[in-house]
Amino acid sequence: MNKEVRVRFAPSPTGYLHIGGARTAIYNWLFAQKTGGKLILRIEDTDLERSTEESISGIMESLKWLGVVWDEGPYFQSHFIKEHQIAAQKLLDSGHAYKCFCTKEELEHKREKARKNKTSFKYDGACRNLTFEDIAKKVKAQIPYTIRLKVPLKQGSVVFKDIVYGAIERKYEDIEDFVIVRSNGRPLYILSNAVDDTRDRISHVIRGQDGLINTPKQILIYKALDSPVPEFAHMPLTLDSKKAKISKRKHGESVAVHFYKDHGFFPWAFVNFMVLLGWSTSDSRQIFSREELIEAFSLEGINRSNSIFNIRKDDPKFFTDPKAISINEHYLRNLPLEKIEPYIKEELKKTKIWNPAFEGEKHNWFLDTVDLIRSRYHVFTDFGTLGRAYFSEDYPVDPKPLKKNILKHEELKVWFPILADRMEAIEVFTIEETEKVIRNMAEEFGIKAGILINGTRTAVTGQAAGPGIFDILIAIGKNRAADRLRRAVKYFAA
RNA sequence: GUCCCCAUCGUCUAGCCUGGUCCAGGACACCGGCCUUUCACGCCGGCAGCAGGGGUUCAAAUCCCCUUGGGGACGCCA
Repeated sequence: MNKEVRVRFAPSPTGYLHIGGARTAIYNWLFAQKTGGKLILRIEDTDLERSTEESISGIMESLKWLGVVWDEGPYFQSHFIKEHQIAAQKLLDSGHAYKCFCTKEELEHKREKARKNKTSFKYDGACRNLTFEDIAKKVKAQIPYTIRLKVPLKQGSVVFKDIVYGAIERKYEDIEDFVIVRSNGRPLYILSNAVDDTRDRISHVIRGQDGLINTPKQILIYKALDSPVPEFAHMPLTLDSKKAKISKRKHGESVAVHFYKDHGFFPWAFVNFMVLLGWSTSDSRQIFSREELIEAFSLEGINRSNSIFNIRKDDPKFFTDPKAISINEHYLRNLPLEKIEPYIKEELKKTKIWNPAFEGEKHNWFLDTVDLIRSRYHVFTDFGTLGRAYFSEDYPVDPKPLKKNILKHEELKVWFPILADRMEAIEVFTIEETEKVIRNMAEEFGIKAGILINGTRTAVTGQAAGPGIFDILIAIGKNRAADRLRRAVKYFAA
């Protein structure tokens, strides 16, 4: 029982990696990490019409971004079709399978009839008992045939113990003789998958709950092939806020892993969020480091009910599940600066306001500034938008605070240049000194300091809110701040 | 229609296996307060849930049954 743990993630490359697939990959990876086992990446590309090269590289890129590293592969299922066919032949030879000459049309007709009568359709086994002569005759006549597995006719059931769902039982009589090889000779997923898992010596199959219903069929294949049956762990599905299965077609980009990369998520924060969708520890811990998560993870902690991924659209702050955002915020605020620095750098490069000096002579300033503003941001992209004024001279001014904090007070037209002069006159530009200047000026002119403070904030950062004004002034610097104050006068002209 | 699975705050969940410590705990979101001449962080507080009905039991969120609701699967897709 203490055999080597080998798990696999086996996506079909028909699009980008979406959160359902990502979660499956993460659980497999965690289990491998936890047990010292191996994770195998297998691309199930037997559906040649829908599989694309682009999708394969996209999936691998997303996995890498998440930090899900695999130990073997990628293997390609399409390379092993011969092997699957040999397995089918073996099943035929051993009497576990038979050739079925029923045509698609015949079957569709029977299915249609069943639908009309509101009864369930199950293949009736028409070809199961053909005589040798019949079969030989039909084969000779080149009538195409599929290969079906013989499901035991006797009373009884397939029973297995799912690590998550417990004992699962399915009666033989509820399982039809299912097709394992198409009439064009191409094996079906249900066969290929079992054969591949055997070859890859997979010890645990960890997959979505939608695979649960197939499991009894696959166990029948394993047994007929005399192969060891792996352990199974099915995990609940992730549904959308309308409780529908998440799909690329319906939800588009917002369920794609790369969407979160593009929207400024810290990859580990996203992993942390996703792992909590259907799994938890008994102390309901929320935040895990990589090491803590691997230590805490267990398949038994996976729960059995589906969870909802709360996608919100058209909400500027919560453009996705609020919990995902909040976990990202947590990391954004609490991680050591050098951990998040590369992500911010990438973001500033993307928005074309990156300056190599930020990691050179201005490095300390850069880190201090990031530290100053990060507590009010949600994702890395905010540094290139909301934080633009700190890193670039070219920044937008929000019209609302412009009106409220600047234009409303006509006298600022006069006061800004005076304040600019006084700022420049400060020898040692510190929080204490800037504060002194602003407060003294307010007193001298008989105005509320708030007017000067809020006006200055908007003039210097373009925004209504932000850090304390004196912190801002230090971060922006004496000359830049003075320049911006003088330039702000032009808002009154328009 | 048939089969399989599931059911605790709006959402993610703890508790359920091994009934009593649960007038149900945490997190997110939301609301209020403190801090702050802005906003956020932080801190403090609040709102909100055992789907319904039967049973078993001295005692049920926990065990059993039914109903309802939800999901999945019923392909020569993966």
